[in-house]
Amino acid sequence: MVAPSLRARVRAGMIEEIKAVARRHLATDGADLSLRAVARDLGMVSSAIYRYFPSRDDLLTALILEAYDALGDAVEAADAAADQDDLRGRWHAAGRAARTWALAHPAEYALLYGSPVPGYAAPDDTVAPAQRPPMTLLGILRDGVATGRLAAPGEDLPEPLRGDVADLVDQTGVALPPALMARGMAGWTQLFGLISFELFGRINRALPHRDEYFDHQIGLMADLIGLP
Amino acid sequence: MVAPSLRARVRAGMIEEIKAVARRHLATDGADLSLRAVARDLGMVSSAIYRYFPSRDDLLTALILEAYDALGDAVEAADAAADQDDLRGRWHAAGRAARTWALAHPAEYALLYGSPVPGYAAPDDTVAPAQRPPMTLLGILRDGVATGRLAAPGEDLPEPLRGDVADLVDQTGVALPPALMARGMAGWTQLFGLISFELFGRINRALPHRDEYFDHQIGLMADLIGLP
DNA sequence: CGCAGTCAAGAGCAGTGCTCTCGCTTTTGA
DNA sequence: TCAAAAGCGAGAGCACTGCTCTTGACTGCG
Repeated sequence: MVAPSLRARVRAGMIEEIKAVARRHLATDGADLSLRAVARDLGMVSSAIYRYFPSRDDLLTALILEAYDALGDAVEAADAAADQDDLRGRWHAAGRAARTWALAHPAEYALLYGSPVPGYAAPDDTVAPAQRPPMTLLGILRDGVATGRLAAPGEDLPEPLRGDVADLVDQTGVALPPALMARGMAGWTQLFGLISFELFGRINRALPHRDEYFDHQIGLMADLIGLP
Repeated sequence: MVAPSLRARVRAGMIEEIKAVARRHLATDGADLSLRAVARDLGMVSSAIYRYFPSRDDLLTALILEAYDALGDAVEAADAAADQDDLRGRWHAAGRAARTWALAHPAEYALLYGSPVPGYAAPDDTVAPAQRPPMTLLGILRDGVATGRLAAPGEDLPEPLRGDVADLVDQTGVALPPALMARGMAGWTQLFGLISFELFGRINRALPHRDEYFDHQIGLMADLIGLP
């Protein structure tokens, strides 16, 4: 491992600086990131940015990757910090962490989970980080099944759905009965919906106690899953 | 009632034509609607559009209103066409109708439920049409309670959430026990989340039988609500 | 030391939303 | 009936965008 050259180091620093300014612009001005504005903030001319990012989409992709990782870190850390035997506590902790992160970084959340930008297609690097939050939730269920605290739902899934979900179980590597996997996915879907509704301002005008509402709705899904 | 003048009629027709072309552009090119491109398609110059819509946002608002109404029509019609005593059938019919409409009009769905455009704030005219789909779902629950087919959940909501949801019940006019109201909202949240995940291409790469998956997940929420 | 690679700057292209002015046509009201 | 008013489309222009290409300066390696 050779030490990186000076030039490589200042280049890496420059990339970080561009991303930092871009993230700041994202937070203040919203999702329509202007490359020229970022360049202006850095005292550069817009074409200089292209030395570091081949296009605006590549800058966005870098920001998306970092955002996925930040969200994944938050959710995993919250889950890990909870009492590992308290499945319901872990479920709530993970959900709350996701919501807290989203409320603190609304523009980045919108970048991750909002409507896809027309011309933009997320590269494959993003799928693994994107799966960290749902995988964390499914991990709670996995632990529950493994320790006997969580039982599979009474009925199994009907075909052909059972086969699909069984394949999904194989791909994700989280050993779960298909019917339970489906309920876990419903929980993840609910979490996403709750956060999106709150962030995009749909119903919560009339709900002053948003924390309590969120906790209760997440708790409903814990009931559906059967978390003790 | 006087007959509208010729000029007023061609003006109304022009407005409709602009909206139609804009809707077509939305469907093909995605959410970043270009006023100039719409004008080009109409053989006009871009400034002429401003005779009919004061700004691009106003055009978008008009499209949003129509989209909300189209979705509301679809959901309400599906609910009305079902056997009114079959609560579960109505639930599934309404959910399927929303999904079918969304899959047929992805760009318009993204306009309604995607990330909000930074500078854009939805005017008040949009809130009533926007509430039609969730109100339809809640109406199914209301009918269930009214006819004794649907019972309230065992426990009530804890304060202060109970008061919030009770206020929401009052505002919407759908007489429901707060705890049941919360579950109905969870169902609506799940429906939105399911459609968004499928449309924005998150998990369903691995689920070939999407219809069956959707039906099952919607059915899970019917279970949670307690629909017979 | 010299040269290849890296860098920022500037000009420029095609596109955007939007404003304003200029003629032309239709509608309106005395 | 006829002039004033209002509506309309075209065009020019402004400030902005992402992006490309060229130019000249600088740096660090062989």
